Amino acid sequence: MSYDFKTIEKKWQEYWEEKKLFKSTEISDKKKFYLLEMFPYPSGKLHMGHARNYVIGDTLARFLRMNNYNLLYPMGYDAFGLPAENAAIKNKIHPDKWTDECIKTMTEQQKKLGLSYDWDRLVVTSKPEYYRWNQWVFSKFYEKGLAYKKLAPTNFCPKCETVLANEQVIDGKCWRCESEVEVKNLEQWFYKITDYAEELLADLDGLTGWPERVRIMQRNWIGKSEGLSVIFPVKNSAQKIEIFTTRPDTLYGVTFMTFAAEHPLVIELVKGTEKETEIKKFINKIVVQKRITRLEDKEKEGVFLGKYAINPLTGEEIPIYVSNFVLMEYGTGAIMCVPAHDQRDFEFAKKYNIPIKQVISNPNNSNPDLEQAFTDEGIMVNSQQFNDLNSKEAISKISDYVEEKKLGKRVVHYKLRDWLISRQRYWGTPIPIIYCEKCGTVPGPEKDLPVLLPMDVKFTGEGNPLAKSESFTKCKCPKCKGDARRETDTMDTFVDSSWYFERYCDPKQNKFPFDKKNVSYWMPVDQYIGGIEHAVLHLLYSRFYTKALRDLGLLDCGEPFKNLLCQGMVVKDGFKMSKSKGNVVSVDDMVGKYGADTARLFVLFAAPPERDLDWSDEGVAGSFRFLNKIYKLVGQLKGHSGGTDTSENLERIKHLTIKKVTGDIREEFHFNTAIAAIMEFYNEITVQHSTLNSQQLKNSVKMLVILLSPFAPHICEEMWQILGNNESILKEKWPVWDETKLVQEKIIIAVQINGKLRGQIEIKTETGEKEILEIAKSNDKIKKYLENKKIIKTIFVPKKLLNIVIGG
RNA sequence: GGGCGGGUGGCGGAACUGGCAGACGCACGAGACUUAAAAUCUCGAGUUCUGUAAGGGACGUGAGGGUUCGAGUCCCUCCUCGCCCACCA
Repeated sequence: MSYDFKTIEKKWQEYWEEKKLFKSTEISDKKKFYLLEMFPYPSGKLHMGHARNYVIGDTLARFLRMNNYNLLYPMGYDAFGLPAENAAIKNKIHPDKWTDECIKTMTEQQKKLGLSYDWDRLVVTSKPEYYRWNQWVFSKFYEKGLAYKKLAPTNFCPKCETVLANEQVIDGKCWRCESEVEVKNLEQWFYKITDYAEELLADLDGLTGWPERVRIMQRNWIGKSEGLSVIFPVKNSAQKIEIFTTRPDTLYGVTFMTFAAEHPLVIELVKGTEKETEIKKFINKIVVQKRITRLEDKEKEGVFLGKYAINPLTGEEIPIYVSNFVLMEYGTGAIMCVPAHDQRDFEFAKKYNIPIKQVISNPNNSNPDLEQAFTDEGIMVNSQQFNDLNSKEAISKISDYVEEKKLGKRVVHYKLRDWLISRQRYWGTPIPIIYCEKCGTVPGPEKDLPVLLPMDVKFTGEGNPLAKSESFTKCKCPKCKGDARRETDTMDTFVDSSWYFERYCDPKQNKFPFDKKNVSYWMPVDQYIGGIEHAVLHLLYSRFYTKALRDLGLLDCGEPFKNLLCQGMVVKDGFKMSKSKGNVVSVDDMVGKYGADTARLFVLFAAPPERDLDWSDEGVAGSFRFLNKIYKLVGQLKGHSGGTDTSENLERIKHLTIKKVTGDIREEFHFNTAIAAIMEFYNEITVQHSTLNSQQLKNSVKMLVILLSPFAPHICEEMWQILGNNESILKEKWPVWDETKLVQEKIIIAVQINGKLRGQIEIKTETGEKEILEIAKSNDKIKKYLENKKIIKTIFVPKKLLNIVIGG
């Protein structure tokens, strides 16, 4: 018979709720800890992939509470977004209703897992109490120039019928629906994240509690490069071409230059010349190319403009091309080309027979390579007064020279673009802007916030319902009171998730997004847990938003997340568990079949959190078996007539287990090895079960239950009660081990001969090297290896091994 | 092309700072209980050679080299899988 998890889990969930045991206290003298999991999109049913995220957090939460932290551990829902709107179109249900229903079922499932959130702090981003502060902040940003509208080439997803931010385009495809993204010139709203590029980059160094790979991804995304902007005059023309280079040391090797196809100067330069038609044709071909094919097409192509530029350092005339491998978005859209020292330029030069001029010689090979460009450091040649310098030194020397002669200047470029935040969809925060024919673009006044989403719109599946809602769009201009219309775009849902963790600190505040005092106490998040897929998206936006809110004076901290844990995926049949793959194991099924404690124990035991977890039904059964065994052991305690033995070894293992479990949870979140240690402790108890005196037995079992309680809380509460305790186990203090109890009187050490294991001997712990050697020499197994051999030396590792090195 | 992770039994995974590889669990095998099965309990187990047996030997952490008394762990070369970035001037 297996234990009655259904009754037990229900009983304790009700008990916890009734006694409000998970309510976080307000500001107190206890050491605070803010623990957070990335909040979910309320799509309805939870599968074990979601559950893993929460279970990792909840186990830690329970551990921290028992360690006397003042813990903030909230939950909320990222409730705006397209799926709700699509569901509305499909099922003829309002997104608000659909979302609420999903939240309800998800909350239920989370409670059934025994997750110990403080539900009083619930944050739902689609509610006006929340999104009004998106609007409020937008207005503040607008005043400061951090929010602005501009016409720009944007990424448009035809399926989602909306534009996307750069970060939301993955390999040229929409992050959500994987449709191919089109480039459209549209007037859109942006947040000026680029103002923070340098700080976002610099502060990454301080985020030592983050996985290195996430920091690297963000660094790459921000993409800082320092270099030189140089002006190349066009021969026989007043035009000048500005280029950007990170390799000023190659300036003397420039033999041509090329423009991006979109560069406006191209058309200007060839206007009225015989090249005009050819160039226009080429440009059209490139520009029309789809984004993806253009990126994939590595074959370099270009056309000579028939014009020459002058190298400002040498006075040399160099031909100007337009080509397919220069990007308009980066640098200046025009580049100087040094085929000898850049592989792309090299390929282009070979193809069009452009001279290749070497200016850096390879110190390891004096013959110039005719097969590829030499891009490493080397010795400067053919570079006038800079000859013989190391090319790395030459970078700064030539930069100095260029600046001195006013031919250009040092500049810094970033890959990071401003965050495009407007979306042509209904289910999001309305952008609080009013367009008036007389007054132009006018921000909605603070007193009129929130600008509510109208509820009476029609979802036809075509276009933005908001734009068709007369009651919404028609309004009065706040300035001149004349007729005006509202902005119908809504905000990217990543705006919502960029500050929800700050709202948790003060979720009911209605004068500001949050009170500074509360936020100052709780922020930053001490431990954030979530998937790696947000390495750049959510985690970068949140960092920006927090810094921007700081500069509005709303809070003091500049980095929202002190420590970050990226948990691995849950994999089944070789794929990530997901609805579309059809390989989901639902939380409901698991909890129904084995109970929450088993489900929790398994996901924690099967792999360390940062690694992918292979789902195994048999493994789950094993976890269930373990819980049953412990439950049985506790049940048998009463009838234990017992022996009289006192086991020092069991006492030692008890303390060892406390130490191991505590360390594994606190330092590395290695719940798998912590659980393994608890299992070993259990195994040891059962071995000694019949001979042990009941006092020590009971004592050991109590400890076992306490140590297991963060992992499998319901069954542990029940066992705790069976063991005769009236208070919840949550009130129990986390145990401390006694280092002196870990010492063993006798230990077994390994004896090696020339590094090979040849035997094991039992010794008193404090036995010295010489004595051990003598014992080893008289050991039968070892003796035979030493016969007629000379001992050259011995290596002794206290408490571990003795290695005897022999010769002959 | 660049960067970051991995590669350990049949499987998931352990192994502090270079010190007895394979903890813990799953699956498996044998036995006990049972009319039988399931459940439960006990025992076994890296591979291989050898021995009637107790036992003993050799090999073994993707491959090959190196450093060391000693290498899963450090160094070099390479293979392979995953992720991220990628014509970034």
